[in-house]
Amino acid sequence: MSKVEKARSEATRQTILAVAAAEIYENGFRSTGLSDILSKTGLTKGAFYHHFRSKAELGLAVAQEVVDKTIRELWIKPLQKANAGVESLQSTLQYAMAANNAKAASNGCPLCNLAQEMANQDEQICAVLRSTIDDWLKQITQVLKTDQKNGVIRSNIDCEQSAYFILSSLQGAIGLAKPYHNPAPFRASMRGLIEYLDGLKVSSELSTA
Amino acid sequence: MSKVEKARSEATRQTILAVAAAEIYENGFRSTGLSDILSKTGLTKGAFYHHFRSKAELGLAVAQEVVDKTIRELWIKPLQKANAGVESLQSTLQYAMAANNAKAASNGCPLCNLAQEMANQDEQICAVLRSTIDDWLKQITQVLKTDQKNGVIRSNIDCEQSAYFILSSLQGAIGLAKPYHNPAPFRASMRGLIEYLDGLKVSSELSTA
DNA sequence: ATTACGACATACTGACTGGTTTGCATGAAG
DNA sequence: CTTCATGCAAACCAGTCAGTATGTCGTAAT
Repeated sequence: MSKVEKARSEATRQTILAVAAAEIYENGFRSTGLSDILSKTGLTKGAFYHHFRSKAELGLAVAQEVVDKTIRELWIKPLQKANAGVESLQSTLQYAMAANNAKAASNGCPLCNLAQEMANQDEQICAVLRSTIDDWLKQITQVLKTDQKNGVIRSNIDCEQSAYFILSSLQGAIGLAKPYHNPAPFRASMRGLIEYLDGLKVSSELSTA
Repeated sequence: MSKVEKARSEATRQTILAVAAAEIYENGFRSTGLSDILSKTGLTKGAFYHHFRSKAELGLAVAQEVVDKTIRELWIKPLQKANAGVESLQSTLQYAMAANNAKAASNGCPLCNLAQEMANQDEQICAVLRSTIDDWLKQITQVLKTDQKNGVIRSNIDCEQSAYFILSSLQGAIGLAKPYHNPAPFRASMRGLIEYLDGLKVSSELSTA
């Protein structure tokens, strides 16, 4: 197989993956038919089953090659800078809050969507999502601990527990807003989360009155 | 139609509703076939379509006659006592956290599940869920405001925003834990939430150091 | 006793699903 | 020039789905 062939083949695979991810993101895995994906790609069943052995395998591929990667790129990496602290976390949240993405308001978080739908249906996908979440949690914990060492946030904070709480709040903010089809509830929750992070800081002890 | 007949008829309707709600709770609306429901009830299609005009109508009925009612009974009503304050909220959360319901760990919150799955699929169900959430939010806001008037929580708290944040955190705690199939992550988040509520109190200003 | 209707059961249909099989074009290898 | 595998298309298949048409049985009113 020549390089050109390999590249073309991989390109169609990526096309399927991208379209599938988008469709699953909008309508869920179960509600997304192969026909939907194929008609949007202009490809056929033959192409699909050449690259994937089943629909389940497609779901797994979307989880690890799209969802996981996206989360790491957009949410985890920004926290991996050496000097990353609570401020970095807050600015990441601010950015997400400001991004007036009307679609995201109604579609929610790709990670949480998949987790929710597949929790009782596909253990492999669950495993992938768990590892994503675990790393996300670890990174948030790391960020908090760094700031704790630097005396930026209070010493009596349980960083790991806080990380769980922060991530839960973020996911909840997205999820709760879904049936509203608008970003207002999401933003209210996010403001609350950002203020919570302010409350972790040592400086907040002076200004809580 | 006699009273006895009416009661029997209503009973089968309730049977269908209950089984459907359980099945939907576990596997989602889309993944739940009528055949699943009917085989578990021992009824037939004839019975089903006598009581419901479509599967969509069943979903709506489950939303308003099971999910909505359950949430109000378990979560909103406990906050409607005259003297309900942050402490009531915390004890409700404590109770939910302590309830070692292994099923809930993997199945999540019925309200959030439906919201997530139907957000882009059924606007009527969304409307029902929105009203449930709205009332829930109002009640939490009310509780916070009461305590704020009584000087229990700090005066600079935006109660409505806090209510959004609290509910988001709760939903997120449940949702995030789903792929783990165990309640540990849920509990960590919940402890974080309860501590956040502690932080709203005036007394916390003295003990944050 | 007859009629009528409500509450289901049974059997069936058409659409759609994921999945398979086969065929065909293309480009690399010998 | 032939051979052969790869990348995909087209047609097909079996199963499942929501939904329907019709039949039946029991109760209740007349």
